[in-house]
Amino acid sequence: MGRSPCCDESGLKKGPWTQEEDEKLLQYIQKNGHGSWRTLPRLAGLNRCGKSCRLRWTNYLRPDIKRGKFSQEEEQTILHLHSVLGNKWSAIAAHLPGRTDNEIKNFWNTHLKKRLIQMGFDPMTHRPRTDFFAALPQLIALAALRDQLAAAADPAASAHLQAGAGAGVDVAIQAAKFQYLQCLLQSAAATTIASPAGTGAAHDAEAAAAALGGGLCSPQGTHDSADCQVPVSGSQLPSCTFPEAPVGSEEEGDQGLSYGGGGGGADDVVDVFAWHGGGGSLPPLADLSDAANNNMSGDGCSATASSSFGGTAATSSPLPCWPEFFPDDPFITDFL
DNA sequence: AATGAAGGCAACCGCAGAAGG
DNA sequence: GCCTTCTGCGGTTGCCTTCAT
Repeated sequence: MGRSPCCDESGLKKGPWTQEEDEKLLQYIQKNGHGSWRTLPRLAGLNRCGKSCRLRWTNYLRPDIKRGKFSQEEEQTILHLHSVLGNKWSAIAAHLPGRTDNEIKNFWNTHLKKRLIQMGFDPMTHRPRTDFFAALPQLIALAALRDQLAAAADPAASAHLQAGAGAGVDVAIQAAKFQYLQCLLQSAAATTIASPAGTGAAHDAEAAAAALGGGLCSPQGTHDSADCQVPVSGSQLPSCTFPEAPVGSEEEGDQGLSYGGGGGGADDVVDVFAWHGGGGSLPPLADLSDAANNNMSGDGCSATASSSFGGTAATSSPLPCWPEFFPDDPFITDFL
């Protein structure tokens, strides 16, 4: 226990490593192995603490390190694993050969986390954020769009709406509007994450248009797709460029991480996709994307989660509307 | 061209568990 | 069982580069 004293020693160099230091460290480790990190700097002729040497080696000098941009597969793996493991960067790194925990952590903090936030997802829980202010910009934009389209389609109804048909009707309309916005947000988010190249705005609009064409989701949030029939053709829903989720079979076998009931080994770590029906786990992001990819023939609400992770439960579990994600959330129930 | 802001990344800091005496 | 040391990990910082004005 306790802090390592090595970094308390004075006179040791800190900061960026020079090429000369790198070469010394590299040559020493290649020749002798790192052995004790504490004694390594002295033996290697480096004026650094062992900790600094270890970090430099593991994060930069190690020969098996893969450098360069993260592939989409790696991105998806990180998203999946983060939804399962949280900020366990070393555990995540173990599933990404050639990537260091530091690299993954940086990538998460600078890219993925921001993207999730922008899409209205909580980066820690991977769930859609339910706090009103987080979703406010999207809600405003989508509500405005919906009103405009409704007015264009039926000016009389729009006028009636604007005149106000009584507080009760208004509340009901607002509730219905919010309900359908929830569906829109989810389908928009699913579409957006499926194409990280930045066409999210266009997808939002298309998803909105598609949903508007099909009507509202069931206020009860049922699984009955008839409640949410939104015809989404291939042209309406841009094709998703996601590769199949990469964490599947080979890593399951090799590293003992199982994603669902299908694997069934004794060392199953997490039944991630048992989130619906008592499992309590979270619906991982790529599930939403998969829903967008494979099951958007209906809408963003009644789509069936079909994970490519081999979880049989996942393939049979319906993906509910948000109200079913959060049956006890007062913000949701207030609108039901 | 100059300057400030934002993004990206390498490295450091401090905590905690494991191991050994 | 306790203490010390070592190692690993996650969070944070600060520098460098790129972009926008």
